[in-house]
Amino acid sequence: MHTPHLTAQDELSAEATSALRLWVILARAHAAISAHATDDAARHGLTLAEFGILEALFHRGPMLLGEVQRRILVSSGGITFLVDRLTAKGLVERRSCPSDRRARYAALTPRGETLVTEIFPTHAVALTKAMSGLSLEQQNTAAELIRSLGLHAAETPLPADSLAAAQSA
Amino acid sequence: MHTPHLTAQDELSAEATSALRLWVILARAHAAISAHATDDAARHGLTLAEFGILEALFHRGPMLLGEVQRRILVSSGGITFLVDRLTAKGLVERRSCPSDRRARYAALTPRGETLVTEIFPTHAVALTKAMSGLSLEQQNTAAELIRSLGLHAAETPLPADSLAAAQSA
DNA sequence: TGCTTATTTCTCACTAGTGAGATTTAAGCC
DNA sequence: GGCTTAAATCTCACTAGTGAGAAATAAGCA
Repeated sequence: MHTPHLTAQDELSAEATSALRLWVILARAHAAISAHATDDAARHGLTLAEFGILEALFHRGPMLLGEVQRRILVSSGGITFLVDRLTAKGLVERRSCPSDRRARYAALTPRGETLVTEIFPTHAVALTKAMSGLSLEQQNTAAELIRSLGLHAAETPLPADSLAAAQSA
Repeated sequence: MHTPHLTAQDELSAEATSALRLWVILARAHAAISAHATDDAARHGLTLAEFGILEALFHRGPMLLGEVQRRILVSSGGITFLVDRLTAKGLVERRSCPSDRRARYAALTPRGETLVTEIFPTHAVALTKAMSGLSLEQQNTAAELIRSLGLHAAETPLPADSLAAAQSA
């Protein structure tokens, strides 16, 4: 009553098989590493997104909201919301931009700066442990490959977008 | 009034620098690839999680909810919710397990099976394109490295958990 | 048998965001 | 100057989940 399922992979090209396999592996690895980073951020009452903002502001100084948004990969509504929340926590403040009155900077408050200096080393250790499945050399090889992969995917337009673009042309 | 920010990386070990760098690259690549997969699933009215369930059931046949949960990496509440939603869409059904009355199977309905056969090839193409920044050989190297990375991270206990475990001991 | 602990799913209150569109300002062009 | 288009942020209704704990069953053991 139940025919054995074709794996469907049987009929796929080698390219597709490899791509699907890599996608699963990438997603799992990301989830596993992300769990470590999330866990470490949570112990200081922060989301990963919040932590990313603090870290970015710490390393680069005040940034426009849009810059932060692109850097930590959230939506436009998301960055407003997150900066609001960090402001409520007293870690970040908004500053107006003299040369463009639409734009606003996000900047660490002294308290925010103190917090980052306190928790950043721990965070680095947590990630170092999480990544220690690979040697430094392997990490370097992996980083280069994954970077190429990501850059290409980021540059490749999404089908839905190119569809919309084609219709508006 | 504004001292140049130490990058803080300056004071970190080579291991930490490498780990942080790899984390950023991994997160970005995952986001970029994920956008392609999400976009493709969305064109059929499905979330990535829903798509993952359908795909798993298609390739492996009926599975216990818990198995599916571990496979697509959602919470226990999440799998119940997702299977509910797929059931409401008429794509999946629950079946009771004769040998364990707590457990339930999720299984594709005929309509679900039809849908997967229709959309799976497109999905494979979308991912193949998204991954085409690397040659097949590079994909293979990357897959092995990322798999080691992920397995190690998944096996390494989260500090919060090991803290809890130490307290209960 | 009765007790204890594990496992499996489900419930439900909650949260971290998303995304479409509104608002304000900027910039280029006639 | 006035017009059009684009960029930067914000608003708000909404969604896809999470996670702690409940309920039901299973499994091992004294």
